[in-house]
Amino acid sequence: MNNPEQFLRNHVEKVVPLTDEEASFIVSHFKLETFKKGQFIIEEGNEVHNVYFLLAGLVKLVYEDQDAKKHIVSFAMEDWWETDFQAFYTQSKATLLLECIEDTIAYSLSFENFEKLCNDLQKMERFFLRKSIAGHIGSQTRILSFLTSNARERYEQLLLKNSSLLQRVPKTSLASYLGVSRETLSRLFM
Amino acid sequence: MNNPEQFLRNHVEKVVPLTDEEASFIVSHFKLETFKKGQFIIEEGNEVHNVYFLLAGLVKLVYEDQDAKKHIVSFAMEDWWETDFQAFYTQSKATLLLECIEDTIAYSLSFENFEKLCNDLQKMERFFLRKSIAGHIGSQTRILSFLTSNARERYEQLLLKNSSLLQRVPKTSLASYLGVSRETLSRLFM
DNA sequence: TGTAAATAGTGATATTTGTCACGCCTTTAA
DNA sequence: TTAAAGGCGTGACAAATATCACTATTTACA
Repeated sequence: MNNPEQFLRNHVEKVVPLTDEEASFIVSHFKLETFKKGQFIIEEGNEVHNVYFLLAGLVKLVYEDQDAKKHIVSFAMEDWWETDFQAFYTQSKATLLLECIEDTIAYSLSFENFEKLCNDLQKMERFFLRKSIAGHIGSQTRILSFLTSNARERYEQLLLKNSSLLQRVPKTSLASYLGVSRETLSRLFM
Repeated sequence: MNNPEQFLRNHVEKVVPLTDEEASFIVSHFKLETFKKGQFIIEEGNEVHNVYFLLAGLVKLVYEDQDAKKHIVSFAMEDWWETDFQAFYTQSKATLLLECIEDTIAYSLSFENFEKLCNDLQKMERFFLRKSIAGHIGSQTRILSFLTSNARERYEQLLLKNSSLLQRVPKTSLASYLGVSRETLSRLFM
């Protein structure tokens, strides 16, 4: 990712072809931001102004329950979109945390600019529709993994789907994503 | 639901306002269909041509695993959209079943007409984007219920969210949706 | 109307998973 | 460079949930 603008353009063009003018127009709505490992991009209770398109790095979307126990809703890395979508789309307070597992570079897109983009360029509305559908299908797959599989099987499926997570994420976090205690996960593969 | 066209129009207008012309234009892309209790709207291995907007009745979206065990991905009723989205959007073979729990009346929208609608009327692309986002958020909530809650809590959350299911759906199916055996569910509340 | 299928409850037991406690590394940061 | 925090494995035990077997009731429908 040595050229963020080109990277974003390529990403969008996997769904809809763009002219040079459209590509610049799109990029002009984004803002480049960098975050340190451990930094919170979104904090619970704050307004969620942006959705983030990750250029490099790795983040986790986390829900903290009443017992202060943390559960990982999803990981996101290069080429992915992430935010607290509930809070972003309804422009309300975050119920989730977005925390960097690695130093991260991202394009941020404000809600205002998101709406402008959709209004001014139907291609972008189409693009976001496709992305949203893909996200929905992905979530349904994850739900099915809870319905059909035990902890060990869910772990194996995760490895097949995204084996790089194993190297980049502590086991404790993988366990939290899989819905299993870190002790159980530890025992499953030793 | 004595007037399907009006019902659909009202549904769309919760997101985007429509002129009379637009409303008729939209309705002209749909086809009214009725299904009997027990009937399969989508069968595994078949092409998925349509997405369905339910006017009345109740259906379940089901995944059948290698052991022929059935898992309920979701229920859908009046005012909901349902299909095997993975198969529909990629125009490939169904991996899920869509089966009627009650006699059901639905508008079907073919993939071709879905694309036409999105192309010819940006409002509809916007409408589907909003629906898709809502679906994505809903799925994420369900994922969180698996991460944070045990069987009893998931059951209670389902009742809060959609208490009518308790009357309309056998406990066996509720168990299958919640990811718990029917025996365990039976014991949780007796 | 009568019969098969579906639905539902429950006892006994096995399996899976969670919790608590501890020790030992590795990484982080003052 | 040293203390603190984080990460990871593991033993002992507890809790949650699944499985199997059986029965009873209700529902569908030929």
